[in-house]
Amino acid sequence: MRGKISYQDMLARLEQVVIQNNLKRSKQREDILFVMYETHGHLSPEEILNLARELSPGLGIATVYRTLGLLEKEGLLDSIAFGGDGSKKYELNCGEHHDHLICVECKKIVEFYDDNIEKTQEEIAISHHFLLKNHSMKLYGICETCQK
Amino acid sequence: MRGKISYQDMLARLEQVVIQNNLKRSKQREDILFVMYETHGHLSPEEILNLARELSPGLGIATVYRTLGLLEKEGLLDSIAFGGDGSKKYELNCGEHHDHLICVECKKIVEFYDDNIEKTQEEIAISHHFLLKNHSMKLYGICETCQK
DNA sequence: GTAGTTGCAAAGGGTTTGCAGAGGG
DNA sequence: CCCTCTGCAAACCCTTTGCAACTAC
Repeated sequence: MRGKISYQDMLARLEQVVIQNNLKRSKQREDILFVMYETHGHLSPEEILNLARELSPGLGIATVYRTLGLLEKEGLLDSIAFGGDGSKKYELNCGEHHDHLICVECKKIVEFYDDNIEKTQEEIAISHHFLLKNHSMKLYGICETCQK
Repeated sequence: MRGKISYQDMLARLEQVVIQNNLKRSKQREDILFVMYETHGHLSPEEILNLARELSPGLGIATVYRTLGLLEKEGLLDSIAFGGDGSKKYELNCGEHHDHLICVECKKIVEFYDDNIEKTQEEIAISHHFLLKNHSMKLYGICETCQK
């Protein structure tokens, strides 16, 4: 989900990552980040490759995977694993947590946030003596359009 | 999770599947189901292979995948997909839904059920005009043992 | 210049499929 | 007997890795 954050802010976050890790700011990294910013997320590595190739012709899939791994580790992106096939999709992390509703017919993904669920999760973790790090919640169903 | 259901009941469900689909009741299928019943679930296909080979020496991994696919489709088993690697684990479906807490250190899986979360999920689906079919919720954290 | 970065191609891990022989009903 | 099931091996898909050329700084 792209929130209020601007592309300039995302570039600044990339700059931070680059500086803090002694990395370099390559066109490929910027272009992949741009694709993630421009589209409203939920893209597979291959979709990202195809979109980013419009900006960086000749871009390789290995670079996409390496960049997605870096940006996820550094918190600029989030990945969502899907049920069956084990493949992942990526979306921009703009600082606001949310969960996903997924249409099993058309594969559309809708984001939502629910305070009640967030609180309850924390309580469940505590009652099982777990130190909660992360969570993922996916609701699978049929969207309004596909019900017709 | 193995609930109140008996192995005899599971065998009867297998019998149903076999009859309704014009299949045959092989030793391999029974042995795989037995492994899923005996262990308290959350096994990878390879773990299932190793355990089932004690009963059916020479069992092949392809048969394990085929059987797991069949038993999941017919509702005797559930699969849980894990975050990163895209691999799946299987557990017995004894009719009671539950969600999972996963320790990111030792990979232990703890099951829980929360009525509040179940209800809230239904409300969220309705408010987005989704017809809810299924859901998956995973809480990742560090378990009591690994916190020490 | 000297790292870090890239694209390619090969390797990897998990899963699926084609096939000939074995085995239920 | 017929049709399904099995084990093997090859094929597959997605992802990762090794490497020489390349690029940012």
